[in-house]
Amino acid sequence: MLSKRAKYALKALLALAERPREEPVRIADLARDQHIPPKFLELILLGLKNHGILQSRKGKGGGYLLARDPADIYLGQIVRMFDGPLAPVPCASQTAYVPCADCPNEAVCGVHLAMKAVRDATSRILDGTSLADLRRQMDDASPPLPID
Amino acid sequence: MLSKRAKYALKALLALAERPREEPVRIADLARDQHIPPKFLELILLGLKNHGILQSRKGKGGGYLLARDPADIYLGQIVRMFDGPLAPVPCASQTAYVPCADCPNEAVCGVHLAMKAVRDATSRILDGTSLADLRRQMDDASPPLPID
DNA sequence: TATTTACTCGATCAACTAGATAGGGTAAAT
DNA sequence: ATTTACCCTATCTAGTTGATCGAGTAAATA
Repeated sequence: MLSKRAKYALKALLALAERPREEPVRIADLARDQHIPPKFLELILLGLKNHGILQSRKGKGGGYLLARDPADIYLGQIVRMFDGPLAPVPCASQTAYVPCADCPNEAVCGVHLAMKAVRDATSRILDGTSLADLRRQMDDASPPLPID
Repeated sequence: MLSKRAKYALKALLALAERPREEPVRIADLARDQHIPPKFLELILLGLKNHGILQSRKGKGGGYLLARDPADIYLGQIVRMFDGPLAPVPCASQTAYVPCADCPNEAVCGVHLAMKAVRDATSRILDGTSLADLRRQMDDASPPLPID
């Protein structure tokens, strides 16, 4: 299950990726446009900033802006930030591996085999898709009206 | 995250799939062999029975046994039984679709696009792998010692 | 039929987490 | 100087997960 936190983070980042890089966007505006509880979004954006995904400007005309090129921000990083490892079980995680206390032989464990496959497939998608990639997909899905 | 419930269920089913079909296995034995809290396993097996995956025999010599051929029991069904839909967000679920209240256009929603891809990949694995398939993988991973 | 065996089922519980809100503090523009 | 808007800590509640207890009931065997 994707947490609300991660979902809101992705929505906010995608909204930022759509606009010109240098214009800060206020929390309040982002919250209104994306239907996110403002105070909750505040927390989330702060987290993204502390992880180097966002920058912020204080005072009048301030707000948040992307710290990196959207093509260098991958969905996997965002999801992991808020929801932890992609793997359904710790023993199948690449980034946060923890063995099962009870499992005598991982290589022969059915749960491990199946969940490793799920993890790999998930990673292939989320670690292989950048904000820019996803924006492109979104734009392809709603092509601009032809000028006739 | 795979719940303990689902994990225990899979382990128990795989253990049952390894043995001859007609011999019931006692909860206590299954619990001991698979390192599962007995009373908790009780609950889980009962659930599997009520969903037609298992049969049970009462009294002496009783226990649980598979109600169907292991080749006809898919991991997806088990995981969904205990953990709900595979999709990370309800709007990306095939079996339990619920639209997002706030989302004006799903086709253009980045979160939807990405999570649908994750769901499809997960389903391809879990709905495409039966207990029998997985047992085969496990056996391949621990080949019997050569007879010299 | 008596008795043992082992499943059935309801109630309960502690621990944890997610989602969310409140309220004041602080940096930086104008 | 003052306004704007980010920064941070504390708090709350509602729900879920993992787990256990104990009594009840069906069925096989002696």
